[in-house]
Amino acid sequence: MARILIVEDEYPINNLISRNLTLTGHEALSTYDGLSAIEIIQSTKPDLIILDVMLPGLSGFDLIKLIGDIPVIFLTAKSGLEDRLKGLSLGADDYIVKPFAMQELLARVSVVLRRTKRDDSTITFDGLTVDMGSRKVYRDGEKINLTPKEYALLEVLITHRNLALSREKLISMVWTYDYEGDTRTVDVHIQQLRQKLGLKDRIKTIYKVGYRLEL
Amino acid sequence: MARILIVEDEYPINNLISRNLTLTGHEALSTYDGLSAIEIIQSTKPDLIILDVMLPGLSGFDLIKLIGDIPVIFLTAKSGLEDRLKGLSLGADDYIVKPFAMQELLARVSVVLRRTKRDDSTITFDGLTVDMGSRKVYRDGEKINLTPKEYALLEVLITHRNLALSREKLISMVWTYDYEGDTRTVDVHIQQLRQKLGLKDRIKTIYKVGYRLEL
DNA sequence: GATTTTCATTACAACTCCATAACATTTATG
DNA sequence: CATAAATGTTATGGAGTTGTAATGAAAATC
Repeated sequence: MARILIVEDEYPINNLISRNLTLTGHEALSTYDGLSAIEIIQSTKPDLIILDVMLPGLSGFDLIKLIGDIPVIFLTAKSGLEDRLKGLSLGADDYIVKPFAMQELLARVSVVLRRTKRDDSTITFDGLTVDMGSRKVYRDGEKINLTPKEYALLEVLITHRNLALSREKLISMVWTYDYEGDTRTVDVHIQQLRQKLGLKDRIKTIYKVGYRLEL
Repeated sequence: MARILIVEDEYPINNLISRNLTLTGHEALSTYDGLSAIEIIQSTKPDLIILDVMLPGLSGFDLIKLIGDIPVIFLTAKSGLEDRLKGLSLGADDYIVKPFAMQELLARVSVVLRRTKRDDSTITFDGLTVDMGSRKVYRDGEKINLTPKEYALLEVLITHRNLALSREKLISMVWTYDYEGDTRTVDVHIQQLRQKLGLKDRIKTIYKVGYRLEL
């Protein structure tokens, strides 16, 4: 779908992002410092760059000045207004503060990419309609109220339909990446979705692994 | 709806305007200096040009003399009366001083476009009438006074009805682009609208996200 | 420059959510 | 078939989010 470069020196975060971008159909490239990023950008011409501000060697703020008109999403622990404004004034298309939910990052990636292509949608199956724009879910025309976690989980399941998703993977996509709770929490939310949406049969349990939405 | 060219050398502002014009259904073209603007104008014949005065190379004041009868909205940090008069005497249709609220720009764009086409509208629901042209709101024929922020927020909600809008998105569309305050401020204005307009049920709260006007 | 209006912020009340616990049921495997 | 492990299901208290009214500062208007 799109070639996306991740410039982030924390390996686990970089890998997590990479894996999720790949899962959503993108081509993910990873690098861990500013200098090597320049080479990769020139040789691969990515469609989008996800850029950490605090980097060894060359900072994200320095790096963005050297980039042409490739869209940039900043990623940083700095939530201060000055940094935010600086990032945006340097031409960033978006600015995400850590810790973030993977789902949010994916959504913002879609938003930025949609400026070039189109992406977003409404999906219907079994008389169930999920409208990603309004964040509304209907069953036979009747609105179903979902909590934020339930909705986010549903969106992930739909995006990765027919794929077996481990509890760990689901947590990494729906929860904030520093979530440290029990994986059993996923189970409870899955039950909630099955019950509220009547998806008892569509959401399969994969014993000792996780869940899969079958469409 | 209309093809609009933005000539503004500050990338974030250019992008912000472009994004908002696109969101309101227009086709936005961007360029960042006066010389390339000439080429684009000749090849694409835009319906409207949003033109920064302070540009590298060729100033906005110079550029407008070379444009045929395409409407122009000047955009500038110069708030002095002389500049204002100069811009308008050169044939500009409007003149906006930075920093401006995106909503104001969008409204002025609509006004200018209406001189050529018929564009924006009056909307009625629940006995409530919102006239985007005169920026007035009536309930059963009786005028309701809204403050500028309240009206701007209402217009954004109406323009993006049935869409989930995060507090951040609402701020970027209603407030001046350098707004630094709390997102909770949005909440207070939403309450104001719900109360003044009797929209308690129509403006839904989306927990942990923002609001949505349902029509 | 005085008065009115607007609006961001604060403080607290009301409400929502959800992680966890506890117990029930199902599944895998010897 | 017995047992242990995994998953289903329901209930709950506290953390976090939103509703609301009041306040004072800034801006607009006269």
